[in-house]
Amino acid sequence: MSVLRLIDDLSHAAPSADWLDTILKGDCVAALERLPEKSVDVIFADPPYNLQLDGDLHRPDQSKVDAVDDAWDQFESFQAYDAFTRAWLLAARRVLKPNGTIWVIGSYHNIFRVGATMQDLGFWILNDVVWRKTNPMPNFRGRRFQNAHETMIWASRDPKAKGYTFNYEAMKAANDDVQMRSDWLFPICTGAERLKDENGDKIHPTQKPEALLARVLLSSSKPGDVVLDPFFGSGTTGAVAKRLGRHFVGVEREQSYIDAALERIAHVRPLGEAELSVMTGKRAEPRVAFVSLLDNGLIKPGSMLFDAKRKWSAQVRADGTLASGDVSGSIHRVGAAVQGFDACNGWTFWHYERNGGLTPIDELRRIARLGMERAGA
Amino acid sequence: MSVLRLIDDLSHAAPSADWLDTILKGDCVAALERLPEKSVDVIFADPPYNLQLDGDLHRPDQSKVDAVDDAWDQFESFQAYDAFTRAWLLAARRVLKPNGTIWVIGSYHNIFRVGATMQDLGFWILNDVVWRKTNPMPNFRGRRFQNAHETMIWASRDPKAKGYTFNYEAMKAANDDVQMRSDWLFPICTGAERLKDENGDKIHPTQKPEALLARVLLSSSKPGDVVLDPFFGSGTTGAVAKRLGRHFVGVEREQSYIDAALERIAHVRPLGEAELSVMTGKRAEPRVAFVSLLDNGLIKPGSMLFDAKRKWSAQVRADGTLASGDVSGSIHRVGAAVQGFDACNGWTFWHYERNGGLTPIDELRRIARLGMERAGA
DNA sequence: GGGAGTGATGAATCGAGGA
DNA sequence: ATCCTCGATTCATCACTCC
Repeated sequence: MSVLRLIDDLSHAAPSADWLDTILKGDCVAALERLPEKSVDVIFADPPYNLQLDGDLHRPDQSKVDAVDDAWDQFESFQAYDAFTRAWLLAARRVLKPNGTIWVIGSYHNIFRVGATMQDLGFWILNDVVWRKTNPMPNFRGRRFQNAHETMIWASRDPKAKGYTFNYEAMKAANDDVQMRSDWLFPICTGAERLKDENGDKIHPTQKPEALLARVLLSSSKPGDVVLDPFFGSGTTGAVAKRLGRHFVGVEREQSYIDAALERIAHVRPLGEAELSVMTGKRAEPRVAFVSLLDNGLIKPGSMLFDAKRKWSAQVRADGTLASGDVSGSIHRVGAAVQGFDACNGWTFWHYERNGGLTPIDELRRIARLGMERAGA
Repeated sequence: MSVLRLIDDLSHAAPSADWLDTILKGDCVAALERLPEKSVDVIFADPPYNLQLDGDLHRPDQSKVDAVDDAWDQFESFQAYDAFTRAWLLAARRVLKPNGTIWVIGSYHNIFRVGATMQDLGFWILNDVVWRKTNPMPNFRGRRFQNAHETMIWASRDPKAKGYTFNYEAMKAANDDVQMRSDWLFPICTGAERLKDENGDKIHPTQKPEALLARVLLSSSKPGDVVLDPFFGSGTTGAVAKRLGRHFVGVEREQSYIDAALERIAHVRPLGEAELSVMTGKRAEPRVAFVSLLDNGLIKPGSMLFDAKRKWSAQVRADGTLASGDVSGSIHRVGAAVQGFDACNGWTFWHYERNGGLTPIDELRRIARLGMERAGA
């Protein structure tokens, strides 16, 4: 069974293209230009930040940059790094869907330049997320604080893009029912998870832990989404994407990394749908019009509604609107008006009398929804 | 007062100058140009963040969030902000001693631009330090992660400057004899520490906690050093510097902030040497998210949990939620739902199979917490 | 006086969908 | 694109009232 088939089964929209679930070999920018525009949902990028310029970096005119020694060369290298960053971010932005988001991870060596460039290119930062390492490398010389974290920038394609995926309820439920914060605690990648060659040497110098990628993808993508990693390396993004029922696309220059990643991903077993289903919360529930409660006989025209403390009341009219004093309109409008607010959730604000007590009309909505499900609506 | 005399005095103990322990009123750059060059040991800067807010934000209870909308935080564009940043950083660099260091604090709105500009101007980043807030403001609309930290950049004046102050042993001693990490945990400034006017309104919208400044100054300065804050605001830097036996210089434009800071600092009593040597910080009890057990490999997605009598069971999903029948959610919600209760402590209710018997998952939390404490959570 | 309960608030770049 | 309506959404801490 091919990886492609397998993941197609899990996907909702069932995208299909020959570049899905593959690794494109070559230069990052050139490879990205082979992909169709607006075709990926999430990008995770772990760009190189070696300012030692080991051949990764070129000036815009493609001339090579000399090694870093003095302040002038340092300045030169920043310029070269910025040009490199700008080029791959532009290429990545082209293939990102309008409601897609991008994650970029880095350390203090490069993340400030990357973040500024992202803002310059029009990305809209949603969060910076700190990966706190449980087991960071010590600072051996004792001249600085132990560098115990890395920084990820999470951004949407445009400032106005509001439709990006964020699985708020799932993150909250996974975090003991309080909002997931912007500081995450994970161990660095060691032990059996760390890819080694036959000599026991690590295959990739900066292999990221799968748990980190899992939270990234669980928070900001849906099953069946397409996840692009333009610096694929040892393929952590691909392995986690496959396990979580997402499609992946990788770009990588080094054949040795590609070989290791392909073998690694081939051994990944995707999780089943039961394990993958995510918490959705009220936002994903079908909408219920208040008037349908009257249609269903759950509430009668003319009956009175109250707020929880019986400070205000309103009468239900036959057309599904409320009237309170000289105010009338939807349950939300009237609820807002009597309190003097701009907005109000009428479903939770208004209550009806039952057994001498008050019950929120949201309870009636819940009953109506059960009826809708039974009817296969 | 000659510059020569001044630098002589400042180069070792007992500096004296009429601008020491004062606040210079006026524009940041113009005021800094009135100071002699190479005259301060440490700079702590809390520049405007350039928040780009659009419309009001309301809490779920419809109250309005008191946003930072002051004129001093408004900039026309990123370019304008960059020019502002470049100008004050250059002026600050001139007055910094060759072996001096600079701290700049910011959020994702501005810190990437600030960091890139610092590198462009020749500052050499030593660490980025994350201030993790114990009590950050929530994300009210549930559209992002809770923004729970701010970032500080700590940099030397030049790449080659090796003689900067870093009190490695003091930091290590204050951190249970392990190296101080780059992620620090402090509450935001509230309660009695927060400066209020006669109406009870906060005097400054972004007053920083003294504990944060104390760690900054204890780590990177010596008693008698000169600490410059070019955005003095409510004077936290000055208050902490005086308390810790350092000299301060502040620059501030707004007279109301200057008045409040002067009165505040006048009430500060400097600590004696004995007190200075025994200062340590306390930590909060770390919270463990259930999903972190999956992250740490303590429990696997798809595994089954049971109550103590095996009456109910639930399956662990990859996002850290449970599923039992048609119920899903956090360990607490599902525990409550299967029993028909409103609430349930999932940590003690759910058990996992080990050695043929059942063990509460609270045991796994205990193990995870050990790892977190080691990480300084 | 203490404990319970209520209310206020902090550097915020904080909708979605149909007509 | 624009307008309009629906209606979803908060954590830790501190101050204050009430009994």
